[in-house]
Amino acid sequence: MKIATFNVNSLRKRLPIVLAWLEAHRPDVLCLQETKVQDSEFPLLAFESTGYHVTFRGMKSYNGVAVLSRAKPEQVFYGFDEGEERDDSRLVRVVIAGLPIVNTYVPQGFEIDSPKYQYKLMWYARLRNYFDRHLSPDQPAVWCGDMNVAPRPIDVHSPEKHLKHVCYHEAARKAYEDTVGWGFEDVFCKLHPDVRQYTFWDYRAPSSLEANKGWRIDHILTTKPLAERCRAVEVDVGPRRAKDPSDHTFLWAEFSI
Amino acid sequence: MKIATFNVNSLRKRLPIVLAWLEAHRPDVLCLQETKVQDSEFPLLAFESTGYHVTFRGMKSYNGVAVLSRAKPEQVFYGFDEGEERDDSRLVRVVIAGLPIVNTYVPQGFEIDSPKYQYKLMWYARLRNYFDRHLSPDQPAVWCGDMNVAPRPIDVHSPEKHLKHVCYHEAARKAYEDTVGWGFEDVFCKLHPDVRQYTFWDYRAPSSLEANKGWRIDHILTTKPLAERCRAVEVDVGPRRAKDPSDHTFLWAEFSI
DNA sequence: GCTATTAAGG
DNA sequence: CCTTAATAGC
Repeated sequence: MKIATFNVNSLRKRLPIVLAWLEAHRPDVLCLQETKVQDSEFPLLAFESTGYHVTFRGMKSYNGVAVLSRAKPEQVFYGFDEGEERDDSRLVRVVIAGLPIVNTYVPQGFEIDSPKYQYKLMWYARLRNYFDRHLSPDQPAVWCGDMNVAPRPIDVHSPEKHLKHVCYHEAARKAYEDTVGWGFEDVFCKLHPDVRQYTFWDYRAPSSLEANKGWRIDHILTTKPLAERCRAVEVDVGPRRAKDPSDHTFLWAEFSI
Repeated sequence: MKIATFNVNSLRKRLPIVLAWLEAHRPDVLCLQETKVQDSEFPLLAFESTGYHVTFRGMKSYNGVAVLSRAKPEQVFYGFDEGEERDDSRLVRVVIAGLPIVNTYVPQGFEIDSPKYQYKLMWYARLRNYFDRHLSPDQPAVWCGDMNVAPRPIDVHSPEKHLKHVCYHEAARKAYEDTVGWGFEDVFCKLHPDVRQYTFWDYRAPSSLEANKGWRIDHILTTKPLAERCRAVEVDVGPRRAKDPSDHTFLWAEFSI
């Protein structure tokens, strides 16, 4: 079973890249973030001939998540099921062939002294609680998406320069690790503990890609019983070098189930 | 001698089309309108390898004229030389090999009951006065550009529908003809008196091009001594059918001088 | 429709 | 740098 994640930074703009990757890799599940399209304008027809089922929830301009799957999800849940802001265009949980898959676009946080950063930290706490109520660490489960956190120094270029960056700041890493600690394992770290491999290169830094000044902020995590069955995890940098790329690229993992 | 005119509707967006046309046709002079680029951002380097001299005056967002010429202009004058609004991004006069060439982007006029329409009518009156002071009907001279006037019924699809359109309204045609009457002759009309051939097809009408619902509003005119030497005038529709086209296309005229 | 601009988000 | 949206001009 092959599961992939990709922050598209506008699905409509990235359709050619997504469709090509889907055909070339035929993952069982592809989780997308930042689709930036409201449901009424979701490009459903584009996926008709692919044979993939499409699960999506978006809003105008920002956020938006989608799950493409070869099998039809048995269950679909959008957003948190408690609290004020349900953020259903940042969180979707599907159950496919009995396997729960949570796809998240975690708030970026803007700046560490902003309310948005507090919201991000709280978001991780809510997510741990959400896992608690809907998943079990003893049962196979997947959590993937754009986490907006580079967990280790090796996961960001010049970590010492980014100590106050919302994606590397101590509190963000702690919030992330605390949610991971509920019972998830990062399968990239498991298979490539010492590899420096980014999934995101900022558009703004002119030569961020050429100089490989990136971040590993997109992750695939699973509960232990599934992590044991992980056979491969790779980042495909190709789509980041394509014409009209997203600022992120694809991460995928293969499991023997 | 070959002279051409083209409303580019953003020179930066139309660079590939302009460069390809320039290489394919090698006109002595190409007049451009609606460059929509301020001088500080004019894409000078793009023309470096073409061997053409570039004369330009623009502003942010709107208007803008340019003249590409194989020979260096001996003289260059921007805008009217009198009045409040000099409109130097709508009018440029160059003298090339002794031949005066006036390139105009005449105000479109918005609606016939708007002040902009009055401005357009006045603009034609000012232009006749400008010709009076700078040119002679007895001497070779060229006036070309986007005139925003379809002079005859044959120059617009369904003329009866456009009697109140600012580009066909009686007063606009009269203002245009009065300025032409100073001493210019439309060389397209001279060589193809009965030919229906448009130079502009609106982006908005979905099938304006396929259904040939266009306007002949781009013109090349000369004084009599030069009109007698006109050997060919053609509209090149190709660039209107190209990828990412302007809503106008190229008009060119060849003279035996 | 297709330009362009501004402003916001990342 | 690249996306979105809104607005204006033609």
